[in-house]
Amino acid sequence: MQDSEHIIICENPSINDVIAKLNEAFNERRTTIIVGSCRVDYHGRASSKLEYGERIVIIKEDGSVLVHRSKGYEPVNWQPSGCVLQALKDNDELIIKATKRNPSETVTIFFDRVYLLSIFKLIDEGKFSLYASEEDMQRAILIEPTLIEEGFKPIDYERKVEPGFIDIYGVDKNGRMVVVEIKRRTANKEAVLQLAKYVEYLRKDLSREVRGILAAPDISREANHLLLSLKLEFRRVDPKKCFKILKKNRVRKITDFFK
Amino acid sequence: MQDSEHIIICENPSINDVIAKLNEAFNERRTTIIVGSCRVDYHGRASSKLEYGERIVIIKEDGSVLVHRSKGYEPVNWQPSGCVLQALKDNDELIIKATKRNPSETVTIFFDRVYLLSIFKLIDEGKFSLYASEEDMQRAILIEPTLIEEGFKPIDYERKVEPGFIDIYGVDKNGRMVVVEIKRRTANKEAVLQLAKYVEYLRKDLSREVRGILAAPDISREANHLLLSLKLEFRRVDPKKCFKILKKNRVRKITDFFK
DNA sequence: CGTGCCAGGTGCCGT
DNA sequence: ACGGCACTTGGCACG
Repeated sequence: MQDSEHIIICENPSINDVIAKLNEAFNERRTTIIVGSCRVDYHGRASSKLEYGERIVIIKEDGSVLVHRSKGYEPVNWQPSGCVLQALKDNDELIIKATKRNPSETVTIFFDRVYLLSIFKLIDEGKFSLYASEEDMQRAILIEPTLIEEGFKPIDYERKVEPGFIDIYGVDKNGRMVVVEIKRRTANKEAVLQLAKYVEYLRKDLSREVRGILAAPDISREANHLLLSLKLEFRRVDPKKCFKILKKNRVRKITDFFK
Repeated sequence: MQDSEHIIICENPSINDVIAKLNEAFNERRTTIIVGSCRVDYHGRASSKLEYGERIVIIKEDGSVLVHRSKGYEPVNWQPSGCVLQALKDNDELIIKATKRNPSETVTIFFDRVYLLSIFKLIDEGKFSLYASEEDMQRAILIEPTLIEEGFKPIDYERKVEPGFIDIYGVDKNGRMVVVEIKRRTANKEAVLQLAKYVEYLRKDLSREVRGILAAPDISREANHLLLSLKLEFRRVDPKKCFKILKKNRVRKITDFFK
């Protein structure tokens, strides 16, 4: 949206003007915001009727439609992505029809007044990540050690050794020592080196084979290269899954309490 | 919003300008739309991070906050109604903090660029009515019990028993107890188990035979299998048909009035 | 595709 | 506050 030509902002536009601009926006898959007085009909899985009032309507570039009132998290009416959009005029009203198949559903918005029309080409490549805290991930792995691998048995966590604290250590199904380093976000080289430090120390200290496993939602290319060269291992651990395990565990405890 | 003084629309406003106007809007409980480039942090039940990108932020008069990307029905980040809002400046960025207690949650939005700021006093008294909901189906069955079967006589609805609320219960033409569980869409296993729970409880409690009928537009194969094995019954009931019955009933009442 | 299951679910209504 | 439950639930993973 660097170019200002990609922004259209009209205060109190005429209905005809809105219709022309909307149809162009639908064609070019722009994101549109309309603020004005409208009523809304919905027919599909259910039916609904919303009387006139001042609302915010958002039409996104994937064809999703949201009608928001002045309160609350949820839209009062909506249409999921992938619907067919149409703007037309009838009785001096602006009518926006959003139609979808399977299930067949229609949302029709009747504007008798538009205060603001704005159309954008939103550029948004930003990555969204949902994660648990490192402690959450650690607890989840202790509850559900198969998150690391089949047969992994944790022995202790936050164990102090000379170079620092080991997140989790235990043994694998073959009785080999395993050190686990947890990162809640994409692991970088620093994380690999941290793991390497512990593994190195334990190998020397115990004079036995020690496996090092980096547990994180992802690992950077460079870090992975380093990891492989150091003969360490990576295990993808999904933070969302960790959440679920913790949550389930909480529930289980509560139900246990009521038994 | 008749008075145009209730509308503020600023294109490419300065950060200072936005902060001043936002804090006033928060005070006066206005509805605000901000379009610009931002990143978002969330901490609470989970945690999330959203990198920079162009988005639409809506802050409603009840304190709910929505961050919408250019695609999809759902906001990428949000805060439910009743949170504390704060707008401040840091490192030439606009920071909006939305904080809530119980559960303690924070959404922080960092804008490095604002394309549009608009503030409204939305007046919206319009009534919203939804038809063909589960409640409509329930009312329709109470008016027209043959929707379940010939000779069915409802006794009570939304009856609280130990495991929860029974949608409708009554007796069949042979005087046997009947429990009805209503679903407005294809019934799944959960619905069957819900019904089973009530039937089980009543059988024990009353020490008499109890029939369980699942009333829904459809039932999944697996759910049907479970239903049969539990010796429960399914009755196809169309939500739309229920709505028509209600409508007819309203009409009948009106015509009765004119007799 | 359907079907099941989860969600930072949300919202509503009850004790 | 907590519980039970519907929702145009939406979304995703999986058979």
